[in-house]
Amino acid sequence: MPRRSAAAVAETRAAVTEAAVDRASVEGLEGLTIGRLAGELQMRKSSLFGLFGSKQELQLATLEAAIEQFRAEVWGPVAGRPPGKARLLALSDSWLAYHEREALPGGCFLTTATIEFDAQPGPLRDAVADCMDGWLGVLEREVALAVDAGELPSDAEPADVAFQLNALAAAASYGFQLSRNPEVFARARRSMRRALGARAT
Amino acid sequence: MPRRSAAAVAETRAAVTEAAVDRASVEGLEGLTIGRLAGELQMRKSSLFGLFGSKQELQLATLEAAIEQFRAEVWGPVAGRPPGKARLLALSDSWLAYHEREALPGGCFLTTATIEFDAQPGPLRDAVADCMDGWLGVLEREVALAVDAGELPSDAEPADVAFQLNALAAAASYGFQLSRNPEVFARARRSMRRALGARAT
DNA sequence: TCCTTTATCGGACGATCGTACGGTATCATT
DNA sequence: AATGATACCGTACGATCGTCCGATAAAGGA
Repeated sequence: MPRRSAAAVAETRAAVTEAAVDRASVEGLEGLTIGRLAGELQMRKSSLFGLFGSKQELQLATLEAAIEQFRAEVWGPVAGRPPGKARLLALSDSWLAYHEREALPGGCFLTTATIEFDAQPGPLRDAVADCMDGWLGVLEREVALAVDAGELPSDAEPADVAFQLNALAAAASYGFQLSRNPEVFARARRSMRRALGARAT
Repeated sequence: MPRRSAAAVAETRAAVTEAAVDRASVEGLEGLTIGRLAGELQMRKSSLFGLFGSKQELQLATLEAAIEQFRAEVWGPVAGRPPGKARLLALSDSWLAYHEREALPGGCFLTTATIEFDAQPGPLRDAVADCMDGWLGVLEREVALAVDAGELPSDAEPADVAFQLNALAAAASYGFQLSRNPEVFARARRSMRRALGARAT
């Protein structure tokens, strides 16, 4: 083998996608450049290219890595709690904290990827749509559980609430990135709590 | 002069930015290419370049044109109404209708530009931030008027409601672009009406 | 009618992009 | 110790990018 220990390819790929997630959160998945990314990792362009076979494969792998990080850092801390409204509130806080501490330097990855590919058919768009569908489904099911438990009003449409929570968290992320004013997180927190709280009488 | 009538430069620039707004809503302002844009308009690369002097100037002009179109098509139809909650409801509908009829093929331009440049310092980021600030200010003042008129609860924080409306409209746009499911507009409409309706007791 | 102005064109430049291929050095196995 | 597999490197390619410059041709004023 080369200048690395055994089973290197998987670890090298993981190291690459980890760096790629950070870069792509700033410049987008299309703005990713194999050459610049290689330079950042002290590799050669051809080495990095060989690991994925094409830029598109690198983009797909980067998206997967970003989703995995999101799941670990946002959902992970609240996964152990019992389902229901309390976990939804904790999830909202965990979600906003993830953006406020700037776990990714460029803000919400899935939102960036969505905006980037939503109008351009192809494998990337399909993969992003799957991710978004999955996440909205998670939120919707959690809301439905809270409704069933009587913790949310029965007129709360789970898909609507999921849509609202996602819209507000995303807006908090790009609103903060744009204004650098941390008050947007307080605004988003109040808004998410309101989406989970009082409803029309 | 060349092969056009008098005072051509301003009209040519307008024709270019009009096409550029459409393209950029799909591929982003960074994805814009002088060559492709010129081909689309049956011009030469060097002609189009000469009209703006740099790609950055083209991007700034395109952003300005997009904002102007948004103002005309979204705010325009409701500008004549008396301020207050009724105009906010009409604005919400006008806003969603703008996205639902796909006035721009790639969805909300300002959101796309925000996500694209929010983490990359420079003139584009500054211009986008100004646009977003201005629009949120318009929304906030309109909400404040409705609160003062007693049409919205006094505990409604105008900046919070503005943030919510913008988050929901943007999410409707990219949610539809991604899923092609028009039901997201109904979801967004219910959500925006709720943001403008019942509040915590 | 001539001449200045100016909008557009044709062509070229250096840089950078994704991609491809053959070489090289190391590890694992025998 | 010899051998085969493999992870990485060096280099090069065609394409496309933004940018620049000189030529061209039409319009307006004299």
